[in-house]
Order: sequence, then C-alpha cells, then structure tokens
Amino acid sequence: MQKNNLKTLANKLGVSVSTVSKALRGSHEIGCDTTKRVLEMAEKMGYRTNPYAGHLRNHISKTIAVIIPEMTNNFFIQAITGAESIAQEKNYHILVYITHDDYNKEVSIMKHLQNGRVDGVLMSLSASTQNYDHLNKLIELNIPIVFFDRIGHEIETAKIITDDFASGFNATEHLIKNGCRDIAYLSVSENLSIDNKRKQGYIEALNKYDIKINPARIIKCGVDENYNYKTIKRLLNGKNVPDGIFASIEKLALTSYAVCNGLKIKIPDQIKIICFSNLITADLLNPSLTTITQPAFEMGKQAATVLFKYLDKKRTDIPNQNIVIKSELIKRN
Amino acid sequence: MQKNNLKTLANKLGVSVSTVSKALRGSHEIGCDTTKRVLEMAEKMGYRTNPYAGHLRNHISKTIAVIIPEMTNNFFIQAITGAESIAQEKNYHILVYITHDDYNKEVSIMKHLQNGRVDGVLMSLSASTQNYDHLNKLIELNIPIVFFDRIGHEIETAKIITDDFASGFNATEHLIKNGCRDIAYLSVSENLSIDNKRKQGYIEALNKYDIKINPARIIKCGVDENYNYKTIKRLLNGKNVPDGIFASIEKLALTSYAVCNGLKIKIPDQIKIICFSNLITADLLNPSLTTITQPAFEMGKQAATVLFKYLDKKRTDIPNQNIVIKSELIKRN
DNA sequence: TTTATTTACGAAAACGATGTAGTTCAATTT
DNA sequence: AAATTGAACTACATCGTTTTCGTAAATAAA
Repeated sequence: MQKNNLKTLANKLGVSVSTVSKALRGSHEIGCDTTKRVLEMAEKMGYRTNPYAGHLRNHISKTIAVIIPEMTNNFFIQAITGAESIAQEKNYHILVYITHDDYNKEVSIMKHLQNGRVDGVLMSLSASTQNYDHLNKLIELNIPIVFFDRIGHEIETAKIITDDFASGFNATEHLIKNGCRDIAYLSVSENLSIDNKRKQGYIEALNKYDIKINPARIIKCGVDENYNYKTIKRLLNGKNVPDGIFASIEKLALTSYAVCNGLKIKIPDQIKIICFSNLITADLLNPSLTTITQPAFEMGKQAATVLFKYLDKKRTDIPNQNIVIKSELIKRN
Repeated sequence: MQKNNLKTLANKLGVSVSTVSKALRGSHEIGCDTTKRVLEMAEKMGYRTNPYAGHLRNHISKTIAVIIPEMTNNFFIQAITGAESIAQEKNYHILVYITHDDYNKEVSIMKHLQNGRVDGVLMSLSASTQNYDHLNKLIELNIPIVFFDRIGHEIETAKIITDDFASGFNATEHLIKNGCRDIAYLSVSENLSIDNKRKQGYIEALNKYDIKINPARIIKCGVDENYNYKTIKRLLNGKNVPDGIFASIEKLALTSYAVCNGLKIKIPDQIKIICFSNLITADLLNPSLTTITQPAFEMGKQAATVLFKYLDKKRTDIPNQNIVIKSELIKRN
C-alpha cells in the first residue's frame, strides 16, 4: 500500500520533501500557489503528519501526563476534566496514569516518563509516597511537574491547592456550632500535606472553642476499604461514641455512612458528619451530606494553565509557588 | 549537557551503538560480559530508551486511546479503570479523550489519531454521532477500534455490551411488580443503540403485562442538563403524573431525584425510580436507588483484553463479534 | 550593464533506536 | 595447511519530519 507521508506527497506534486513540509506549516519561504497545491493534495490524500517523527526531531511531544492516585474519587475526575478542557484547547494530548496510592507504582510510572514521552506532568501524590527522589529526578531531566491537591512541599515547582487549613477549621467549627463536642477526625495518610493541614484546622477549631483534643479521636484510616470499614465500625460501636465526624476525604465519609446504616445510627441526630468531597449526589444522600467542596475542575484547569504557560515559554524550571483556590462549605443536613 | 542516549552509552563503553542496543534487549548476539557491562552502565546513567525513536522505526506506539463521551458518569470511569488495569499489565500507555457527546469533537479526535499515534482505540460513541465515516476511516488505516457500551452496530469489529434489552425488560417488570402502571421512560438519545434496546425492553415488559404503551411517556432528554431538568419537571408537575420512572442513564435518574426533591414528591411513595447506573452512593441516596448496575469495570477490562489480543497477534482486522456481559438488578428502595 | 538583494525552492543532515548485512578473529573441521 | 564455521561485534540504512544551508533565478539598486 502507498504510504501516506511527505515523500509520497512530494512525488505526486513534483516538488521536494522540504517544500511540502514547509508549505504545510505555512512557511513564507514557499510561494502562494505552491502552498495551495500542497494543501489541496494533502487534504485529498488525507495526509496526517506522523507525530513521532516530529517529536524525535524537536523533542516536543505535545503530550502531558496526568497522574492521580485513584479514579473512584470525584475530585480527581473533575480535576482531570478541568485539565482536559485546557489541553484540548492547546491541542495537547493527555496520558492518564493511576498510582492506586502505591508508591512503587508511582516510581515505576515516573521511570516510564524519564525519556521525553511527555512534555510535562500534572500530578497528585500517592498516599504512600514519602520519598521524592523519583519526582526530583524528572524535574532534573527538564520535565516539569505541577502538583494539584496532594502536593510535595519539598519539591520546588508550582502547586495548586485549596485552603485546607481554613476549610478544616471551618468544617470543624460548623460541627461545633451545631452542637458537637466530641468530634472524630478521620485521617487518610500522614504523608499527605492536605491531611495534615486539615487536621491542623480541626485542632485549631477545637482549641478556639476550648474543647480538649483527644488523640484517640484522630483515627488513622488508609487505602484499604475493608480496614477503614472495620476501624470506623470500632469507633462507632462502643459506648463512648463521638457526636461528630470530620472525614478528610470523601471515601471515608461514605464508609461512615455505610457503617451508620449498618449500626442503625441516625444521622444527623446521633452523629453529624462533614467531609471534603465533590460528590454530585451529596445533596441526595440520606440525609444530605454537608461538604467542603473543593474547586476540583478549577484546580485541574489552573494546574494545566500554569504548566502550559511554562511549556509555551519553553521554560521547564517552574519557580516555587502556591496557588490557592478556596473551597466552599456547602451546608446540608 | 551530556545526552543520555545509546550513542553516549556506546562511547563510554567503547563499543558500537548497535552493540548497546542489542545488549539492552538481551540479544544472544552479544557476549555475556559485554551485556553485563552495558546493563550496568545503562543503570548507572539512568538510561531510558526514547519511545519516539522506536515508534518511528517500528510503527508501534505501545499506546492506546480511550475515547468516552463524558467523565461525570461512573460507568465510564469504572470502564477506564478496567481498561487501565489491563494496559498497565501489558505496559501500554493510555491516552484519554473526551467527546463531551459532541459529534464534531469526536471527528476531530479521530483525525488526530489517523497517524499512528496509537495502536488501537477503545471507545464509547458520542450521543450525537449518526455518521460512522470517521470511525471506518480509522479501521481502514489499520487502527482497530473496540467498542464498549455505546457501540456502532454498523461497524465491523468487536463490541462489548451488556444485556440492555433484557435489563430494560427486568427493570420495567420490577417497577410493574411493585405496583407501577404508568411508567415513563427517560431516553437520552435515539442515536444510541443502548438507549433503543433499553426502550425495547421497556416496551416489551409493558406488553407482557398488557399495559398500553403511551408514546407521551417516552421522554426525549438529551445532553443539556438544564433542558433535562425542565423536561422532567414538566413531566412531574402536571396533574397527570406517572407513578414510575425508568431512566436510561444515571444522570437522568439524579435529575429526577432533584426534581422530586424540588416538587416535594415522595420517592418511592408517590413515584418509583429505577435506572442504569454505577453510582457507588446509590445505596446511600434518599431513598436508596434501585439500579441496573452494569459490569463497567469488567466491560472495560474485556474491551482492552480483546484489543490487546489482536494487537499482540499484529492483526488489526478484528472480526465482528458481540461480547455480552450481564448487568445486575440491585433492588433497593 | 554590473552588482546586490530577494524569492522560492532543494539537498542533506539531524533526531535516536533498530535490524540487516557485513567483518574480524578464533576455533574447528577437512 | 586450507577451508569452514561460528561467536561477537560494527557499519549503515532506515523510519518521517524538520531545519539549516545553499543556490538558481528573478528583481532591484548602483
């Protein structure tokens, strides 16, 4: 079969490969009528430039990677959607990788990217990541990373975050104002700055209202769904049950709901729950869930925007900066 | 800066580029100790093979595209996750594209893929797609497509579907058995085979129970959220209100819930709702939602498996076949 | 008319890895 | 001793573009 490349086009038109290449990219070096002839022929033959050849030549892949811990979390989905909206505008392609909150997988993915496959990376750290060498290595290789939400503080680059501390504070205060005095905080991972900041906000709010911090109320949950279920069940099953739960992430709130359903604990009468979440169904839950809703779509969009800003400039050394987009406390039942 | 490529490695080791290349891929042409030296040096220098060079040479990108209509639908998310699990196993990369249910965007994306950027495509059609030329063109260019869920019947390839007709029938029968006599069907698009089949199942069930089909109860909804809200509100606001709703897709059920909340219509007392959905929160909704749950993860996995089966064989002409994975009716309130 | 400049194009060298077709040298066979 | 074999390695063309440099012809300036 006839190959559909520049050479074939050039032969058909009786001009050189360079002429065709230049004409296609609208170089002024080529005359108007020649350009027109080339364009017409390319259209007629359905010519599409081979991306890999160009990438090889120019070291520009027009591709970015988006790396997230999991897909079953609306925050990340919305963030990707935001990033995608910008990428589509800029004619960039998006490679999606999921770490499943596994540090080793994260490292392995990073290794796959150490070769120019992508021009840049948008990412949210895995919950089990404590060492940042694999990330710094990538930056060293001139592949910039922009973090969103689950950021690596120690890495010098742009980070798109929400006001976790303030939101954690507000969430806790909301519970307190609604009568809670014994609030449990469900933590997902001590490695994550978002978790720590939210926890700090929680502690600060308790302090403000002179409620004693009870370390036993700071519950370490994790990635494993079964473990979380058991842990939360243990929390809610004794006689000494808290009257409020602040879940650091959506999943933990849903698990709490499920546990309450199982134990026939009435929400919000016996216990009140609040969490960080981007559930579209939060309003329709039984009862509706009060959430700190992160501007996920905006954060994804912003992250992509920042990344592209530097890629356009052909700069890969993104200066350290924190971009904060505020979350919103949506009061429900 | 020193480039990190085969040439550099070869120079450092005092051997030829070919030797390094062959050693790295474990060719028996190269002696044991040389191979070892090469491997050690590659490790030491953190050498990663440049994917684009290889792709250019071999026309194999080790990349597939996953094309979906939207992200805010758990079915697609789970399907991608399924596909990703297989791709990661096979060391393939995944490019994600979203059509936003827009035919033109779908065509534009297909054009971007007509050049070997990907080895194959997994896709679910946009709701507005009626013409399949852009898809057949891709297959013609030896880039195979495997469809899942929203398939193109007229295209000869593998299609992963669920038992839409039977499930539509069962869903409707479930409503009838629970006392509904006037059931509305919320359709998303007449272009989609899933919609038509579900509708056929709905009609068949009504027939079985000698319930007259009322064309006014087949409600055409669409992609636009506001339009859907208004349409469903009009349906539920009059005096002649149905006692059951069968939503063809998740989004329409959620909108129905929202409308009922607004109009203070009690579910399931005044109206019963059932839908195709993969909501994790279905159980926690107020009241919990009875769903036809599609095996989304399995479907994504299966689609990827079929695609890779042919890619491994270096065959791009995937014979026509329908693979049906059954959905499950999960009864709730 | 001669010289300088511009216009429009072509030749060829990259980009990095791969694989074919040698080449060398030593070991083995005749 | 000559011929054959084989192991271990190298040179080089190739994939499809892009881009730099060159050059011929046409035009403008001297």
